[in-house]
Amino acid sequence: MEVQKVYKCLLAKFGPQGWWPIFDITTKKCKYRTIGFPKADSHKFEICVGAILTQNTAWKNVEKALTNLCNSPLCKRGARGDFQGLTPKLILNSKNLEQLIQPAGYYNQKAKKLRIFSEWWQKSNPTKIKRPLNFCRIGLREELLSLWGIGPETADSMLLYAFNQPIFVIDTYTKRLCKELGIEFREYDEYREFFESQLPQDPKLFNEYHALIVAWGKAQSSK
DNA sequence: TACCAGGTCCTCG
DNA sequence: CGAGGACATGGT
Repeated sequence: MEVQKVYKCLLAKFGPQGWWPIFDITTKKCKYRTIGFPKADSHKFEICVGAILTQNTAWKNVEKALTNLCNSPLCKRGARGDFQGLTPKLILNSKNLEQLIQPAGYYNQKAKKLRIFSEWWQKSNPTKIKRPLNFCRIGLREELLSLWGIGPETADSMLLYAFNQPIFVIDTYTKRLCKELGIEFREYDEYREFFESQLPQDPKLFNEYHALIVAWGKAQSSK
């Protein structure tokens, strides 16, 4: 089946997914159906944190970790102690980071990954520094991949969901779906390039498509 | 009780 | 390179 047709089938079956889920301070929950590309820097950073926390981990557990982080006193600032969202500073200043993210599993490794990523964010200011137009696609990906703890799926999730780049994210569900369709490759990038070559280079489309594949994967595994 | 979850890194041959 | 293991919690 054509890649576009698969998308239409999934969309018809599961409906729009509205990724990436963002923590909402009023309900204290991670809410889906974010409208479009995230504008706030703290949302972009939070998406990246979530991408690291969800490595080989159910999103439900990641939500608990994010809730702990967002409810941390360090997340509040100003005279009224307003919620400011996640920042690299919060990660780097938390004395009990391991404890806060404990529900997401692998908490020692992930705390280290978050610290390294936060240091990088502070130093390179990915949301602020003006870069050549093409830099985001290629240079930023390479830069992310060079960080310890960030592999291809995590980097691509960040590029697509936080930085709005037309990069197709491949995960275990995607490979499983491909197998069902009789398509198999060796390398991660072969899967990615396969999808990217079959679709218009539209971040919104890639966003929904990957989210739909995850919806499909979850539905499969609960059968 | 086992197995899996929106992976990545390290080691060893 | 490429297979195999470590990392860790919570849900079914």
